[in-house]
Amino acid sequence: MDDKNLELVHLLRAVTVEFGLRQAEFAAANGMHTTDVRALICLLDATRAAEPATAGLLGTRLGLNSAGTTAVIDRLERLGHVTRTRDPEDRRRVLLSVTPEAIRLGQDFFGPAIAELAGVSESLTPAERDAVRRFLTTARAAFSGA
Amino acid sequence: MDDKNLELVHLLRAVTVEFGLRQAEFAAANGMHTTDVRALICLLDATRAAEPATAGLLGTRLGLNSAGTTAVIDRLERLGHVTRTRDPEDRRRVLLSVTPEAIRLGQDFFGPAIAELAGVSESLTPAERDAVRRFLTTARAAFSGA
DNA sequence: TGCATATCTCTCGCTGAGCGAGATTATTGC
DNA sequence: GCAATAATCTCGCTCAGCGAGAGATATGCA
Repeated sequence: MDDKNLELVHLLRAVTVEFGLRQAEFAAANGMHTTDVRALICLLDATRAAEPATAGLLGTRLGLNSAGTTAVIDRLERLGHVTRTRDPEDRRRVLLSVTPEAIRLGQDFFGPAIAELAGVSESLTPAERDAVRRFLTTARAAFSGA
Repeated sequence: MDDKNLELVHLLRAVTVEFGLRQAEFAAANGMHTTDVRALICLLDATRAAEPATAGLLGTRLGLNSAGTTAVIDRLERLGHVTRTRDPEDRRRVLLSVTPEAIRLGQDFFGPAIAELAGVSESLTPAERDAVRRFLTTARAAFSGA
């Protein structure tokens, strides 16, 4: 094997690099830091997965300690991108939600790229789509946890 | 379309998130910062592409200004992960090269994940592999430049 | 019930990554 | 040669994120 099979690996890594740069660009364009953008993505993911979007979860996902987590949330709240609510079920916890404005901001910026990708996805046969899914799922697993 | 075609997009984003975390983990495990790891990756990419790995190029790729770039290189040099050489062709420039030790470090850490991915790649039919390539190439293009 | 312990978030002070400005050294064109 | 340009480095500063620990709520056990 080797170069033949490493091609896709390198391609994937190139994608992550580009995506990271674009994320940084989006951050800068909106007076944020990359961590803040990653935080918003995290919160949206949690919401989509119907997980409670708490401060603690956010910190864990971002690899920040509690002080840093508080700072991120402070910044996002100050910019009006998230709101804090005390969890009525467990009043130690703080629930976070992304504001509609922040969501629109993200859509405006990443919308075109996402549409393009959705387009390619649509053009794939079910078998091809499954191959992509297999590749990406393996990648996610290979890079997660241990 | 929608959810059907956004599935792969979300999956791709999840991969980039995991990869980012893993990168941070690698960095922490070796007394580095994520920027330093990104710098090493950049330098290896440049070498593979037979581009001159100069300090300036590195800074541009990482989105750092000259001061920050110097700092990154200082850190990496102090750790013995890169070496500086004055370009004999243009003595204003500094050529950077990643040391074998740093390369081994990376292989030890990312090798298993890469092997796993190469394995999936190998298991794909040429048509499937082409589909993955198409998807990733589009992604890279969609997230690059403007 | 009432106290000890665990859990979640926040505050404070500090370190250091990355920025802006400008100095330094090397190259190139006139 | 001498100005203009290019590549890198130095200095001082700001602020993201860390460690330590405080405050508030929840839970287990006597």
